Amino acid sequence: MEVTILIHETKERLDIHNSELPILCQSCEARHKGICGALTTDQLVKLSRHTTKHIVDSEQQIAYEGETTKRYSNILRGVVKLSKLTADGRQQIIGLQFAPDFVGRPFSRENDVAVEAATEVKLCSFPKDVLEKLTSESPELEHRLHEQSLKELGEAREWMLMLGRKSAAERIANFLYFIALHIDPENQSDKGSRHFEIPLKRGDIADFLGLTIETVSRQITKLRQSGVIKIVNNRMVEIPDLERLRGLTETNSGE
Amino acid sequence: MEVTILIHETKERLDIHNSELPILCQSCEARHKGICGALTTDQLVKLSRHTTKHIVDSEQQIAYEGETTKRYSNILRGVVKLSKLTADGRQQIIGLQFAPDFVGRPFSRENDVAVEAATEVKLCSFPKDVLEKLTSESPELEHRLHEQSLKELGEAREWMLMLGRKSAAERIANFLYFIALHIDPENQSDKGSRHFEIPLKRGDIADFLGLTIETVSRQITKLRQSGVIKIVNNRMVEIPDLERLRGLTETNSGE
DNA sequence: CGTCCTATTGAAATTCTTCAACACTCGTGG
DNA sequence: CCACGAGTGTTGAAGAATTTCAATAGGACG
Repeated sequence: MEVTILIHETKERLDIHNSELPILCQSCEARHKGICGALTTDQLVKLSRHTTKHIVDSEQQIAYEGETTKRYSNILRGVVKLSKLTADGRQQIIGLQFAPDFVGRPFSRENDVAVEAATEVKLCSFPKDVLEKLTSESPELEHRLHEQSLKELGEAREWMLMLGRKSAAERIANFLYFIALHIDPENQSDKGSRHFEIPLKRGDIADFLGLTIETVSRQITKLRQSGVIKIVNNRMVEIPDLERLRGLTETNSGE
Repeated sequence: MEVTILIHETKERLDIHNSELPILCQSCEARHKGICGALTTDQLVKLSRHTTKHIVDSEQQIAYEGETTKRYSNILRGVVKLSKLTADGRQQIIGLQFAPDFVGRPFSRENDVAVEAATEVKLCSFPKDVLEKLTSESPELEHRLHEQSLKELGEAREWMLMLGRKSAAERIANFLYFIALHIDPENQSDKGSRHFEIPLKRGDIADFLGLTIETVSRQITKLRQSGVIKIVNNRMVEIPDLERLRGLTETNSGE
């Protein structure tokens, strides 16, 4: 099975005057909240020499499970899904990542998960050995990577609780609540109402929640009918009362 | 709900001659395979001043979810289970740890999971701030902690695949296979046959696999009837053919 | 011997999946 | 402009897997 990866390389490589902040980093979110914030200007200059920015179309595979790790990336825009497969092809999405997350397993010889663009994604990527060299020079960089790993670990465990112990209805509420918190935090009105585009299609939601497409669809319909969410056009959702949604995330003892 | 923690403190604190390897570290597995291997003798001496060894009885709680983090530990012996709860009391075990694993989430203000002894456990524990001070001095220590976090992340994701996409039968096979690999690696005969004690009771297995006690029991019975495992006394299991068990871990396309 | 705890087994109930049909949207081409 | 088809999502009914409820069994211990 051959898959062609379409990468639109944007030619943003530039002449860099040493000891000045690289232009391509100046307005970058990863420079502040991402791992690049751990780097000095000099280190950033060094890194940016090996950096390329890509735009990856939605649904394009970025890395394969089991493949030798060659590059790491920062997400500049869009949503990335991480997934694993069973031998007979069942899929489980085991994580979602948003800007300015770091993508990849540091120090790992091969990818333990598949990486795919859930939406159109803009990446800033660099070779494995460049990152590892920088890491060995900068404890602060390793610390940031470690914090990112710990964040992913915390989320993975949250989802284990969801997958192991929550009903289909709770999972859907949990998922929508999670997305609401991670996407477009600017799109919120005062009272906690939010509207946003779900970055996954129904099949992906199913693969994330350990359900089938049909169950996902039915549960979303129920949420719509009960007024917890409003559906604009399959992807676009409005959540009038985020707290109400959160309440459906798990059945409280008194309900 | 008050829970009394019974800790048998073994009085192994000792006079330490500076710059010699602390006696209590000399035969310690964590010194080699665990995080302490990252430390110099001097650092080890410093750490061991704040170190206490405990023996924790099976089923005793070691830390609570949401509690302020005060101490970290290395496991010297036994099996520890990590778990999370929903608001209405459903439990999910989200990880198992074995000697010489490090227990706790570094840099975290409060515990994101509950920690409980699955078997009788021997711990070597030390205050949070001591570890963090050492970490800031030793990039190699942070690296080891990072590797431990990455290992846990990899396992968590493996289990997400299991919880989200595998049948009850596959989960049980998966669980037994996992335990077989992690417990008593010396108890194996030549051809891959192993026997060992399952460190969890049926209820814990259920909470780990996202099933009920009854389903766990039924699936174990099926494995026994089909000759994949032999049950000695509920806890004690023999696996004549480990590869056969692994084959049941997921249904291959051609079965 | 009785009690507590854990595990097993059976039968009914429930949740979710599977299979199947249909609906909606969007682009292409007649 | 409309028909067609592909891709995506919804809905219904039947089926399967797992849970729930209930009863029983076995072992450890006083």
